[in-house]
Amino acid sequence: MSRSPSSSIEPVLVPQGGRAMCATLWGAVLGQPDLSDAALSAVLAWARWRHLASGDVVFACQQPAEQLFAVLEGCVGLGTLREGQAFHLERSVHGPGWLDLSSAWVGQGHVQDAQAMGSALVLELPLAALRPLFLRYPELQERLLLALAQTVQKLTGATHDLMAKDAQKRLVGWLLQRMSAPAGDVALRERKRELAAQLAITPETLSRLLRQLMASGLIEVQGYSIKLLNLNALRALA
Amino acid sequence: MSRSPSSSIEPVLVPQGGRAMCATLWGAVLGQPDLSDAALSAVLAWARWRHLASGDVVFACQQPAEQLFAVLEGCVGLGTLREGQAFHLERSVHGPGWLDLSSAWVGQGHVQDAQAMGSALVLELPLAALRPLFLRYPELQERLLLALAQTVQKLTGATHDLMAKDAQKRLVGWLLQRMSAPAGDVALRERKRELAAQLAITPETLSRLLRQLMASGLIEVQGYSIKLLNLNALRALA
DNA sequence: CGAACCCTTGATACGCTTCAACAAGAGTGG
DNA sequence: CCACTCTTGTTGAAGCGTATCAAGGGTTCG
Repeated sequence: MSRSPSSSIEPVLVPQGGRAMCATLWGAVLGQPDLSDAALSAVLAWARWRHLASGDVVFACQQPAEQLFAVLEGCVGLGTLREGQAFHLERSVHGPGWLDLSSAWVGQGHVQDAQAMGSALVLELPLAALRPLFLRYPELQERLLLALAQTVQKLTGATHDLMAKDAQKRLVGWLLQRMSAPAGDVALRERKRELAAQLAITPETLSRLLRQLMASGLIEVQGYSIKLLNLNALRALA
Repeated sequence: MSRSPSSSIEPVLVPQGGRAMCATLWGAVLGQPDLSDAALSAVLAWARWRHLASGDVVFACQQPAEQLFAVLEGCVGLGTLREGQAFHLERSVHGPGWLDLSSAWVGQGHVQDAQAMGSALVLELPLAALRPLFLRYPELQERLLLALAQTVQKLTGATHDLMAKDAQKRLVGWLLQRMSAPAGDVALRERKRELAAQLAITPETLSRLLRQLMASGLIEVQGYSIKLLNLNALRALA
């Protein structure tokens, strides 16, 4: 049986080129077009990167937030860490991408816990050190604004989905969004329980929904790879 | 029977002092401490304000977004406008406060519809005109960053509530947050259907929940004013 | 081999929505 | 002034969607 998700749980590639490679990844976080080398290296001078093993805590709820967090590589989950029980996942960030841009600005501590799902490379950026740079490199601040705005849009979409769509519509929407070529193949990069968590349903319900869609001939499920057979019908569902 | 919400539906106070009064409200949107007069008036030079009657559309979904929107006075609802049916409310913004900061930055059109709930005074700020100002007044950009970050935190909280709490917990949480003095009085400023929409439940369910809490002796409901009788028990519920 | 994990399947329970009916103002026009 | 309608909130009965609990199969690994 195919086990695609495990590949993202393998030992992370340690950046061989050191700073060079990190800079490349880091550029991906800040978006296109690439920032000037001067701005990039000025920011990198203050950056600190941490290598995390599976399960490591990146930051904890209510802990004072003074840094911007980005995931360079691997995957980090946002949610609630409950002692004695499993981590309750709410959202996950795959590198490269921002993990938490907002908490440091508000300055009132983190609102969620963050835990590495598998090995990950995380970058921390002290906001206090960054502020002076904004005057010299205004593009930098604009990138952060854009990233925050995108986060707002994504969250708005998420709340809308939760309020207006049922589980099936959310699942189909997720599949369509993640579909690669027009062919319509989806290779799951995560465990099904994590997918379920992102859709705010239980693993049991996810299993039933997939079976149901398969019975309707709309998709074909084989382990961690899903084929979308009838795109039009799926779009009509979502 | 007390009808508090209607007061927010009365004809809005037209700013008598014109620009002066608008500037004061506008300052409230940008937060404390007040920006320099120079920065404020530079921004205001580009601002356009619109007086809206109840039901007027501020912007529509997918419509290209090139401006920042703020509510100076009154209340504007965000949600989905469906032809033939009633507006589906998801979130509402009471002035003074930002209505939509994110869409213009992303530059891909609005994600929701916005409709005035009662008379309102809305301010539009073309992003293109604003950009040059950022170089001269970096504080301005920082205010926007902060506002965006706060929006992210609020939305994160909202999605968390939707995913983890049932309707009763959301309602009790809402009541506690909106409670004024330690006394524990809540005067509803909105119709109960709008409150229900914000909590992502139906009006029927809201009615039943209020009755249920009243039967438990935790609250006392009289029309649009609610007394919280047992704060500790309520906090334990949420 | 046994242990641990992930996914699946079934039975049941609960929360919330939907639909329908009704009461209580508020506004309107005869 | 009263009948009429419109809106808002309330209540009840029925039904859907999803969670919960329990059990079993497949895979991986020591």
